[in-house]
Amino acid sequence: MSLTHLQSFVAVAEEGHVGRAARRLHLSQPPLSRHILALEDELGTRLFERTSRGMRLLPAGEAFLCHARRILAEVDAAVLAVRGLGADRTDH
Amino acid sequence: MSLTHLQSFVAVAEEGHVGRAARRLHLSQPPLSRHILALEDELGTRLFERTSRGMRLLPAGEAFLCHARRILAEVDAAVLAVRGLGADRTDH
DNA sequence: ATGTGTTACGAGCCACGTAACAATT
DNA sequence: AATTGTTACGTGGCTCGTAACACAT
Repeated sequence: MSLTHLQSFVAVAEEGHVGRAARRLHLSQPPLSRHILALEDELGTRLFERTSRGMRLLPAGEAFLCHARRILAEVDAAVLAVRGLGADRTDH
Repeated sequence: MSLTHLQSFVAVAEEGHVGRAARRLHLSQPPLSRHILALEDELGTRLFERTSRGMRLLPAGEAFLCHARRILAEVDAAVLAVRGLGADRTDH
């Protein structure tokens, strides 16, 4: 699992559509589709139902979505927390 | 930034030593050292003080460590949350 | 000289994009 | 036929490990 996979998952979950999510991520469809497949494979669970119109979240996907968002938000928070402590003071 | 980099950072922070952390991660020193350097480069901040005995966390590193641990814990939680919802029930 | 982290460099893997495919409407 | 997601396949880049390095003790 990678942060990229999580970002891909959230984008597809929100768009309900691999094509649109790919445009939003500045990526082509195949890699994005592979991200989702890899994630599902790694988790051992399908996250989306494939319809002829796009992708709809399954219950496992909805559960995972909350966690994925929290993780990505925490990453942003981590970056922000460190910016501003740039000086290499040893702080004793 | 990648989850691998975060795992590497936590290991080095806990061991205070790239060599020991590398053994713990079943990795050789150079890639691990590069993970830390890449992280510092991406964050624009030094996270460790290099001593002749090893690596000691700087204030920015200590701040980042909390976040890194939380992120990794959340990843584990996300995986556990999905395991057990394996059946593709549509749940309405 | 021993032990630390880092840089050079070559090889293998990974992930992208284009193109072709499968399937539904 | 048009629109969806997926698979094939080749190329570029990334990342590993070995070896060589720089520095301190």
